[in-house]
Order: sequence, then structure tokens, then C-alpha cells
Amino acid sequence: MTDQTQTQKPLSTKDRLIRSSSELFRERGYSGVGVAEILKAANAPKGSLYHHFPNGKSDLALAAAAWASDGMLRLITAAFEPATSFRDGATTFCHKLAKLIDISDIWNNCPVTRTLFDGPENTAFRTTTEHLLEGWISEVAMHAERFGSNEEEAKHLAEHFFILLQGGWELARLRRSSNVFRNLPVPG
Amino acid sequence: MTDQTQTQKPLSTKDRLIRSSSELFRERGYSGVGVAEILKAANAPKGSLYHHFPNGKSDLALAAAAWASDGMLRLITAAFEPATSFRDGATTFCHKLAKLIDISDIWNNCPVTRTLFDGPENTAFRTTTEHLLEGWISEVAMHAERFGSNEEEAKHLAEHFFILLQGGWELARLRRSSNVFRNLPVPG
DNA sequence: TCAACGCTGGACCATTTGGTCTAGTCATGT
DNA sequence: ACATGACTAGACCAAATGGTCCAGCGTTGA
Repeated sequence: MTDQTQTQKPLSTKDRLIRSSSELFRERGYSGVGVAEILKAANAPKGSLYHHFPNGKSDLALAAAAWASDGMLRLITAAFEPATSFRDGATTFCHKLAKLIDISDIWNNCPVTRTLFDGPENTAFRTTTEHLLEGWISEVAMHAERFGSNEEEAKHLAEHFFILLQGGWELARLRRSSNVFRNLPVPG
Repeated sequence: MTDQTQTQKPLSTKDRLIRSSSELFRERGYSGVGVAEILKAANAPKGSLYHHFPNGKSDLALAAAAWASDGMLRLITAAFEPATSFRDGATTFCHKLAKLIDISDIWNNCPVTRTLFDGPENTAFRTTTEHLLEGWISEVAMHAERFGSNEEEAKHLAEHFFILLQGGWELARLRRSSNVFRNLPVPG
């Protein structure tokens, strides 16, 4: 995976492709975005896309979802790591997410489901979606255990939180308000 | 609105168009479905589509979402009407939905968000989405009030339930299991 | 009986779609 | 200096896209 912590301005064509497409995909879904549009946004020619991603659009979507999922994972860590309890971590997460949504609407979409649930129904898409989202859940469960839950409890807590997150995204989008996340009935 | 309670077999072309497209849209999203595919599924020629829906695909999506939303509304009523408490109604709803999902995967999608959030970002789509989904919420809130909640409480309860529903759909799809709804942490 | 109208059938169209292919550029190591 | 391989550039393509148009059909009311 590409190092995302770098602050250097000039991104490689491949990275520009991943980032731009990630934004577009989560805004409008896999089938809602055309290759031409991605290319324009990333300022890249067609040849580059098919060089870096031999299977074209679908490969790119897989990579874009994985990259964006990493961002969410880091957000989870940033919220739960320094927390004093599960509830505290969950609440912090929600407030951080709300702030991101205030900055840009693209955060008001699940980068993984928007990108991959909307895509072609093949094994690669299914397994990647599973891998990424179950990754979020087990990461949250890990923190729940850290705060004293047993494995069973932690799993439930994490799943519950996942449901609230996904549902929150829908309601926040409907209402056009990040406050949904600030008032989310977090478990714990 | 067309009478959906009729049991007569031969549906009008317009109704076939609405029903078929509704299924397709909620399975694969607005941009994931082509007009040709809808026409084939509804066994209708192109002329009919543009006769009944002058604005073509987008008009049809609006109608399809409204029709499917009505179905959800009836499910809500069927669950909450005879219930003994809000929690009872909510639980019944979840079990009914789970059963529908077992029958057909198409129920594991929000018919409104899948169809309209994925569509073109114009006023018609936005206001229709709002109208339909807020309709669900206020219907649930109405039942909450019926069971003794004050207006404020009822609103919160309904929103909370909406979030769980939407999030539940995502997790159920990820896990490919309707049991998510049977174990949903319903409020009340 | 006939006119009017609602609806159907499908030919046709411009545009956009995702994808291929190849000639070229550029940096690298030797 | 040169060969190598990674990468870029964009012309090109078949297929699919959403949409238009109109001739004809059948049912209705006068």
C-alpha cells in the first residue's frame, strides 16, 4: 500500500487516480462515475489508468475503496486509542466524523459501500467489501475488548456501532446535517 | 397513485414499468440499471415508457421509489398497528422484514435511497427522497406517540429506529444474513 | 360509423460508455 | 552512450446509453 502519511505535494499518477476516483465513487457510486470523468479529475491519460490498473475501472474502484477504508480505520484509531471508555471513544469518533462532514460532503458517505456495493457483482468486489468492512468492525471490537468487554460483548458492541454509523450516514445525508452524528445514540 | 391492493393478474404497462424498475433500481441503484433492461423486464416497448413518463428514466425512478416506499409504509403499519408497545411494534417490524429478505434479496435494500440517492442530483430527486423517507419517520413517530411518548421522545425514537433500519440493511447485506434484523437492538 | 385519443411498437439517433493499442517519452542502470 | 523497462499520451473502437419520433393500433364516445 502507498504511504499516505507523506505530505509531499506531487502525487504519482497512480495515487492521483486512486484519490480522485475515491472521491468520485463515494459521491456518486461506482456506476455513477465514468472513466473519462475520473481521468479528468486526476489529470491523467487513459494509458496510465490501464497501465496501473490492468482491469480498468473495477481494479481502480477496489484500490480506491481500500485507500478510503484506510482513512476510516485511522479515524477509528484516532478516536478510540486515547479514549477513557468505549462510549467515550465512540462519541469522539462521531464528533470527528461530523467535523469532517462539515468540511466536505464526501465524508457523508460510506466510501466502501458506495464504491463497491454499487459495482459489478463478482467475487473480487464481494470479498474486498467483506474484508474492508469486517476490518472496521474488528478494529472497533478490539477497542471494546481493551475497555473491558469480553469477546462476545465486544463483537455485539462493534456491530451495533457499525449499524449506527451506516444508518447515521443515510440520515445525515437525508437531513443534510452532520448533527445526526453529534446526537447518535452510541452504545457502551 | 395506482391502487396496489388489486389482485388482478394483468397489470397495466405503466404498473409493470413501475414494479419492474423498482426491483431493478433497488437491486443495483439508479445508474446501475439501463432503460433497455427495464423495458425487457417489464415487457414493454420504448414508446410506452416515454408516453407514461415523459422524462423517461428519471420520472420512472421517482414513481418506482414512491411505489416501493408505499410498500414499506404498509409494512410499518402492519407491524405497529396491532402492537402492544413501541418496542413490540419495532421488533415485529424487524421480524417481518427479515422474513421478506429470506424470500427475496431485493428487500435487503432501502428502495428509496438505492433508487434516488444514486440518481441525478436535482431538486425533484431531493424533495421526493425527503418526502418519502420523512414519511416513514413520521409514521413511526406517530405510533410512538400512540404508545405514550411525547412528541419530542417520539421523534427521537423514530429517528433512532430509522438509523437502525438503514444501518441494518447495510450489515445484513454485508453478512448476507437476515438475522441482523432479528437481533437488531431496537429502542423503546 | 367515424373521429379522437390513449397507447404501443420499434426504427433511428447522437452521445457516452469502458476498453484496446501503439507510438512515443523519460528515467534509470551499465 | 545506450539499452531497458516503466510510464504517458491519445487516437481509435464496438457496444451500450438515454432519448426522439412517428406510423399504426384499438377502444371509446358521439
